[in-house]
Amino acid sequence: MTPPLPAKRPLTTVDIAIFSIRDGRLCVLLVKRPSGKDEPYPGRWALPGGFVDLENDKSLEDCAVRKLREKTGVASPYLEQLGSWGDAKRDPRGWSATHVYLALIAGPEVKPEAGGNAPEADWFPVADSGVAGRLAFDHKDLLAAALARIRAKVEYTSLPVHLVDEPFTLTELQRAYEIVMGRPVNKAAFRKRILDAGIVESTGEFRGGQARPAELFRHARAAERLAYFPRTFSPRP
Amino acid sequence: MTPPLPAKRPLTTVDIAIFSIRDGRLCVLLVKRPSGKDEPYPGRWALPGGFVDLENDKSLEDCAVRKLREKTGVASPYLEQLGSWGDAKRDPRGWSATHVYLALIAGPEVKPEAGGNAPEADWFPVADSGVAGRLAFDHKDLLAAALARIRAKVEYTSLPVHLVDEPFTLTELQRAYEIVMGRPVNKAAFRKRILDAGIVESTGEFRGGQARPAELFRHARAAERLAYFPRTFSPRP
DNA sequence: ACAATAGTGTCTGTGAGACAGTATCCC
DNA sequence: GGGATACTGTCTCACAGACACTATTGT
Repeated sequence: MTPPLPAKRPLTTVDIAIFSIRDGRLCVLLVKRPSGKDEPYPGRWALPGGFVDLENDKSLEDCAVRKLREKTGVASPYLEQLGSWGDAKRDPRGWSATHVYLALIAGPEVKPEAGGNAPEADWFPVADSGVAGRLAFDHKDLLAAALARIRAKVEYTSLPVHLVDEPFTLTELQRAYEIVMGRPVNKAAFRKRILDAGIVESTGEFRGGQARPAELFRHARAAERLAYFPRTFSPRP
Repeated sequence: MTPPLPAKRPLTTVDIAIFSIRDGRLCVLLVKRPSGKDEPYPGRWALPGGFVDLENDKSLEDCAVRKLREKTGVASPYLEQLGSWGDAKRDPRGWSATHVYLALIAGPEVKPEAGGNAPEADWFPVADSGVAGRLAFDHKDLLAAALARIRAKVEYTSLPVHLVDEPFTLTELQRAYEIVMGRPVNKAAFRKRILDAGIVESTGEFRGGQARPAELFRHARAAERLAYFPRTFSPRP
């Protein structure tokens, strides 16, 4: 006897919370929902994402990478899965489940493309647990979860190295930490922490401003994976 | 114009990695795959789980709670989402996505039920990154991820409080930590860490053996959420 | 008294914070 | 020299580990 496969299956999507630092603020990339009739949440801002395409997506992560590249042109960013959300009500079109990824990219190379039939896209600064406007679906919750994740991890990992462009100075990296953490950190302690972890390596070059030039660093091999520090910054809230 | 919903949708399941301590070892609950014709991996052991039932499951978490209660009778265990896995190949029946949950339960109340038409179920001790036999689907990977998660969290959270029955002594709680960590911890440091965190509270009772009676504790309110300690146990491997 | 387990006091080590001090650029 | 930013030395503090010590039971 052949066991029956479920005829009714959830709508299945992948959404991505893509973060970057713009003008000294942590920002998330949002796209505008299409305004066609019967479209849910027409014109609302939402996390980029869409249905999994069983013909072309080999896996959920493939799907996330593809959508990320479409939106930002970035090929290999920091990407981790955040989790999944699924229930009967979150999409008015029916029972739906979304697999949510979190991506970090370094600044300038990305200009959201609104050309062609691509949806309008823009960077929004995040404050507290989200952005100013209302988002489509339950994306407010997804965004809050993504923010909680990176704000937790910044305390004990090297995660912000993926938010700075190479080469970078330690002061720039420290700024990235501070922007994500929302509070200043001690310079001497910060430098020891980062250098001891071996996640950055000197390029040997220096960048001069109108003061003493700062040593330039790049990601070390070890930066591919997050480094876990033996202690968090303190105090933890 | 109405945008088309995808006609092809992934098979969608929920799987749960349920851990408990049996005979001083960390164990995971596995169920035997049915042996019907056309069943994938007939007779293999697998994590308990199954298709999401769009009619009866209001959400993924509801589905996980239901399956957990069916297998163990435990109503409100520690439950957290581990993540989701989805690709074209992991289930021979087609493109499938599974939402994986991790549960911890305290010992004795649970006897896996093999009666009726419920599948055979049993506890398997885990070593290193999994169990001895081969598992169905990609459940070896899911189990390894679940183990990695709890082994990471035991280093800096109060997670093992969910593996001990109330009331418990601090020595019993320490044993639970040691079983999950796979190494001994210092008694004095352990007690300070736990007591300072406020995750346990004294019952005022004592349990006598053939030596000095030990103070009995229960979970404090704060134990509902995990407590995060300011430092990990050291050394981290 | 002795075995056994519960619980504590004290010292050391490590890494973060505070903060002032030195170093090196441009003007 | 002075302003600006980069970098470091030194002290303190908090908390984990080591380990020996005391405490309280049953036999």
